[in-house]
Amino acid sequence: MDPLRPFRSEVESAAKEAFRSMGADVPFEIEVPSTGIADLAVPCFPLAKTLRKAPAAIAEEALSHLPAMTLISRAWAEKGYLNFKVDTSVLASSTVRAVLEEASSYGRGEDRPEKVLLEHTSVNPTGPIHVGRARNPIIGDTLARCMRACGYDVTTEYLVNDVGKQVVLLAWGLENIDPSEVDAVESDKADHRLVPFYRKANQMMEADPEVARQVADMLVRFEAGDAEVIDTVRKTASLMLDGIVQSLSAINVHIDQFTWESDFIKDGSARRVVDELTKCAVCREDKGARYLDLEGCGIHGRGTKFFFTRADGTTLYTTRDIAYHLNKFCRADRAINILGEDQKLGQAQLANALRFLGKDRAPECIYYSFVSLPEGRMSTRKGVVVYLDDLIEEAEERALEEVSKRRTDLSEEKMLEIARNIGRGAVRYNIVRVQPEKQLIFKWEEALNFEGNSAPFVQYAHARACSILRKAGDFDRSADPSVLTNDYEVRLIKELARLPSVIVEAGEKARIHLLPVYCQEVASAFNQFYTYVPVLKGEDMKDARLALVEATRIVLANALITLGLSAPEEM
RNA sequence: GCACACGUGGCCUAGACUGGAUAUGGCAGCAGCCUCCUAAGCUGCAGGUCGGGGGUUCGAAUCCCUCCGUGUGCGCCA
Repeated sequence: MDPLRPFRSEVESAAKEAFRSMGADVPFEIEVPSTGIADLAVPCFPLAKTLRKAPAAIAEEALSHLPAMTLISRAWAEKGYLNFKVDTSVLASSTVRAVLEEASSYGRGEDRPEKVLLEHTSVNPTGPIHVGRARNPIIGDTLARCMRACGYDVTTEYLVNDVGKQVVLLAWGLENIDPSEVDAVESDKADHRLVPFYRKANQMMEADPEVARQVADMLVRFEAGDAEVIDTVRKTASLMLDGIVQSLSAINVHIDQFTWESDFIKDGSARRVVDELTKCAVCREDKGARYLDLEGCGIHGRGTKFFFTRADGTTLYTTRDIAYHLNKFCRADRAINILGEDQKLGQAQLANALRFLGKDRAPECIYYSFVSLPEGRMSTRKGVVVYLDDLIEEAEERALEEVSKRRTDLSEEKMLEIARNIGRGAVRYNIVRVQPEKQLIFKWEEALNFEGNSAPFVQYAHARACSILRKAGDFDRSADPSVLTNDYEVRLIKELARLPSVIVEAGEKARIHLLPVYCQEVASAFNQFYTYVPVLKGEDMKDARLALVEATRIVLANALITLGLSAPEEM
């Protein structure tokens, strides 16, 4: 349940009654003032026109018409606002009790019937995943977690691109390049070991027309359905994919299902898309290649010619993506895609094509801007790149340094475990804390920030709460929380009460960056409480404060888990 | 060139969808706080033309127009 809801409802009905008795039965807003001056406020400015009075006068008059309220301790008029303070004792009781009672499900919404298919990551299996692309799985996995917390039935899916020139080229390289011709890589992960082959193959293709011819030949055989070639390419993609999946699992990203792009060629569904699109009134042909004329469909430039076949009749990526989406629509009520901003045109073409195919559905897309390095855009081929694996490794090392600096009492194994949780969490947190559409320049010192607005800051607050609870042992959980009325306690309780509404906002509106912001605020409120309010030496307040610490621990743990981070008991 | 997105103290960022009170935090800087529940913490100081200009409005970081900057796209690539 949402502990804030009853307060909001009471303000709503009271204000409604007051305005009605003044002759203004109109809708109004209830806001949470950013200044912190009140807990809830109703701006009276919009009513000025209807009532033909100054907002300040309306607020004053409404105040005198307000009915008696039970959950609000104070109401007053100020600068055109009708302000309300919640009864902190009531809030303390209802919030702490709700959190303790609901425990790990506090913040979760009711189950919803909609089935959601969330496609994310889907990076080409031609190299290890780098931090530029890492935004995708982190956003996708976090959104999946937020939506599940909202009660949706979410399945995550990765479309494996095992069709096309790049993978074919890689497969060619593995077959034709002798390992002694490329630089050795010390990594034991397949995706890293294949990089030199990919780079070399690219160079060879550019330099030698014979190589280019061989690759082109392989591609033709692939598209003609040559089982041997398809098998070779798919095995290569699979090898890369294993490495990518390993990297993802290191940052706690799990993919429920994998779909192979070549399947849409094999099962004929891509061909059916071509046949259907060919029947469209806007279908045109240019030297044998077919396209949809999307003039006037909100697309500009050459993109208005949406080619869906080559001159030789073979399909293109977006054509297969249409087949994939038709398939998705059969399996889920909502299809959500996490995509790089470079996909916008393709998705606009896809949405239009789906419309011409008579579908009134389109995927909901979330676009993220690329992460670049201070020296420019990342490129595996050019070697201007920071791999996710390197970032994870660096973050873990840095975390281990920090742990061993402050803990001498732990076993090596325990320290490594803590360092893993901290380092990996920091990587995820630093990416989700920024809105997807903002451009991001990767800087080591920011990615490895372990204080302030970071995962370790939040995890540390959780560990501190655990530490108090560990030392306290058993306590009376039925202690009356309404005695928690000092500023630090109240501020903390107000934060705890917000979790359900933050989860709804994050999951429902895909605004996942609000969750790290919230975590930071809870942790910050708890750290202040921790500094100034004694718990174990809290005398007759001890049990009530322990209940508050327990409630904080639960809220932090639930929020951390929803972010895909661990909630360490010590660090 | 055309289209889409983004621009908030030295750096990163919230607030923008749904206009409303004193613009949120963090990093870096400076000054403090460990006989007391883990100092990955806490407190204070300093730092702002919300990219520029115009408009709408009682009121604009928020909406509209325009210009500038950055990113992305404009392949019979994926």
